Amino acid sequence: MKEREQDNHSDFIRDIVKDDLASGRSQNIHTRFPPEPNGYLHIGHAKSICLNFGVAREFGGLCNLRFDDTNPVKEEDEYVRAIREDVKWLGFDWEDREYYASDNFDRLYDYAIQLIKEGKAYVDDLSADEIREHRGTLTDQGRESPFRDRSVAENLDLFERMNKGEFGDGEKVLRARIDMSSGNMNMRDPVMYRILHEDHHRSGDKWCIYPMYDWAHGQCDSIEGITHSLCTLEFEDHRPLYNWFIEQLNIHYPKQIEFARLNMSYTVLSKRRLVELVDKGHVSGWDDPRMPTIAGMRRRGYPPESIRNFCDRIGVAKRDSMVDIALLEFCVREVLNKTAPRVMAVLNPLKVVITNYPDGGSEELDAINNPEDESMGSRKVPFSKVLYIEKDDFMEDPPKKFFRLAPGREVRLRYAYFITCNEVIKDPVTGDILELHCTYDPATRGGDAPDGRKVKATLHWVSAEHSLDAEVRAYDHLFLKEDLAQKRSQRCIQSGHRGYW
RNA sequence: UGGGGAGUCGUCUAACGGCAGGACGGCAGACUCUGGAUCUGUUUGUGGGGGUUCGAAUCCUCCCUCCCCAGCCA
Repeated sequence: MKEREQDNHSDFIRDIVKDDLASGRSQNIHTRFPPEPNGYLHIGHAKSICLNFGVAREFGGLCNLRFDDTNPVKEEDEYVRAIREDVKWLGFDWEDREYYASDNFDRLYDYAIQLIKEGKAYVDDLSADEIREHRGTLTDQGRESPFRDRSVAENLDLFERMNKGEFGDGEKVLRARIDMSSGNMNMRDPVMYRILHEDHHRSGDKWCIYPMYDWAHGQCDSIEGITHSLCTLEFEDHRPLYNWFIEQLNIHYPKQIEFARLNMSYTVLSKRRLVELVDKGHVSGWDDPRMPTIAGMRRRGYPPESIRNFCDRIGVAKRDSMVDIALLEFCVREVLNKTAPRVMAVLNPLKVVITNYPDGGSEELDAINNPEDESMGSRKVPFSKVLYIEKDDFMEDPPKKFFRLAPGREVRLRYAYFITCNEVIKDPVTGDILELHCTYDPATRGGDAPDGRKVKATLHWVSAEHSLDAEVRAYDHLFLKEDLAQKRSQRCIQSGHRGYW
């Protein structure tokens, strides 16, 4: 691995892991990356992937890929496939450890029965609205449901019948019996199971009750033998609930550690809002090159190594942050500068006629494929009497700091010759510059003058007759606004590109 | 005004009672077969008040600010 990717990270999570190993609290390290298959992975997920797989690798442990597929109405197999591909492309390998929360539906059902039998869970007939109303507010404690003290036998019977499909969606739920007066909302008798007569992408029509994420997640971690459950900050106050379940069930305890999710300037990283961009047709799809998705960045040509480097550089901490997208772009350029073969292309052409070059003549010149990597060799580029240069590389009346081509000035055509501009041909009506007439110095072939004279600038160019048409897609940031982290939905999409929006 | 978290250059992140450092961005200069490259330099920071200490970003205390939580979403 490259120097940047050496295992020399340090952050508060790795410190904890190190301590746990040193103290004997953990004998081994086992992490997991647990996406819900309801959308494509984005750069924020890349941070989590690099963290989870990175920590496992650095401490000689393992990292699982687990799909948290507890909500059949949102999840699709297409997303499972996309997520697999993206994690693999990023350079990580979960080997045979691909798991699904749905693998554990039977086990979770048994766990639920266990809690019911111990009087720690009950079936509630309250409607969703009533439950919300009973839950109380941030400052006022909740009220207990009138169904909270049903007998174990009745709860067992009702829960079984929920599972058999005797009730409609929303008619009943199974709730944990914890504490309606807790200051922590998550402890106010959270819902464990809801009724959903819906086919699941894996279990099909086997179930019509589905576990809530909060009921499934911790137990899945436990079942997989996860030692350190790394997740984002918003789950901090779910931790007491997860721990409560684990303690009641008396099963393996995974230590949850929360870190700050990634925010980046000029883009959005919430799945909800990315879905919106896709669904409303603001972008061509999840892999639109302007999307901050892994698939989008792959299509845009970002090397996976650059994304890993980026994740290393931003670090891992608990404070909310907004990373400058310029850092990502720097990481991309850094890798591409070393690895990308170069060719010359003119985006906005200005015709140049070399008046002292033979009519119909042409020749081939040597061009280096990558100035930063000699081993990439060289190629031949055709040169002839009529060329195109970039419009921006010429100014009829140049300001002081402009060193490129201007009337009477000599510059280098890269890998070719020194040329001097003698005449500017304009449209007599509009005054637009149509073409430049230049002369070349045959002695400067290859780009160096034998008399040692220097030029201030070097220009890229193509031979008109040999040049190829190309479709060039120049992308800018998706959003005009720098900070989109606030909850308020923004409508600041970059406009004016090909009429897409 | 309940509960849970967090405050260090513009941004991200180190420093774990002992010289506040690095990266990105910005700016300036140099250099170059491109001025979107490279190199060099540079600016700027411990939220505030008290306290402990020879010494505090770090420990104590009070305050301020910001983030998360009232889905049968994850």
